[in-house]
Amino acid sequence: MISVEEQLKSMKQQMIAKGYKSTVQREATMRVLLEHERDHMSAEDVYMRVKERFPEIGLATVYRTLELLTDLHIVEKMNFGDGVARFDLRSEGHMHMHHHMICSICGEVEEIQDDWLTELEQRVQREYGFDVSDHRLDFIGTFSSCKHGDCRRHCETAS
Amino acid sequence: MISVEEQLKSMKQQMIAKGYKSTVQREATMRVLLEHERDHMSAEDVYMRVKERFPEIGLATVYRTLELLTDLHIVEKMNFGDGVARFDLRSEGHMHMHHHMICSICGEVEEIQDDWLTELEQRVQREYGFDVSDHRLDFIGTFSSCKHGDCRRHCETAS
DNA sequence: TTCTTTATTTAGAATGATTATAATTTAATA
DNA sequence: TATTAAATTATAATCATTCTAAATAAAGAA
Ligand SMILES: [Zn+2]
Ligand SMILES: [Zn+2]
Ligand SMILES: [Zn+2]
Ligand SMILES: [Zn+2]
Repeated sequence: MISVEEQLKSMKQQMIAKGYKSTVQREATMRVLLEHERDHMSAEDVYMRVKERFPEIGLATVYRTLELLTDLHIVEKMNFGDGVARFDLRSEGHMHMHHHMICSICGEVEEIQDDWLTELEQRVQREYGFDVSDHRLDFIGTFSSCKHGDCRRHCETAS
Repeated sequence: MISVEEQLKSMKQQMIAKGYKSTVQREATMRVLLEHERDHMSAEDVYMRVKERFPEIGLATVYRTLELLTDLHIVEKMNFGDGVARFDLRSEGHMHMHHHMICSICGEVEEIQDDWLTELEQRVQREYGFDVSDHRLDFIGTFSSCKHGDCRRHCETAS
């Protein structure tokens, strides 16, 4: 596992390599993303977290930073159907996006970090002549813990 | 292949069975969906098509009808990342949602009607204790035809 | 059929997420 | 340090979607 500081450094390098500037606002935003790696935060969520440590930052800056990180393929802009975009860090060294399990009972989103689709991607290529560069796989259903009333949803990301 | 009229009848029955009323606006909307089964239309797209034949219909009614059909699991509300929800008919008799190939060059969305995920769903159950009721699988990439400048995107759904 | 009840539709206003604008500030480079 | 282009800020604007209140229409009863 690579440390937050190292990941931050790597992100900054990617930014600079593409001709973008490294600013304190961008660093603060990236730090929040790294420290809430599996939280699937909305732009507003990120904004509020960044604001705690950098109160003068504007919402538009957070939006612009998230867009930039999306362009750099550092984060993935996702939509789970609740009207807000959510931002998900792409793990370093992983070619493809991780998978999700979304609980119909509590709404919790949990990740599957393996890539289970290599074979299916070859099949898509063979049968449809479609070259896969990335994928999105979400499972909708219920965790057995949630069915027994023991929901795993945390308050922090609840609306 | 079941005819449009038969599908329409089945949809109306489902509606009435759940205590909703059958109205001309709803019928007109469903007819448009059936006649553009693979077009992944936005609410606005549907609205404009319905309006051609039923000019006095309101946008909010189309939104409400699409929401109702989503609740009835007749259509699926999807989001391909362009800021608008798109509505996709669920094929009758198919338990699970079909898969998509999304072209990075032209944006065209093509469907894979088979269900390739049965095994993976069992694996999710085994390894994570998560009962899958539905799934979403999108492949992002390029059609070989598009790479050779012969794009398959039609004008009708282009923005 | 006519009446009654209740859901639905309509048009327009309101909301909420996201993006654009213009003036000001800052980072990078010389 | 001075220059230049990019980034930030605060605010306004936009766009998709939802809400509201009055008018209308569907379903069932008489
Ligand atoms: Zn749950
Ligand atoms: Zn994730
Ligand atoms: Zn294409
Ligand atoms: Zn589809």
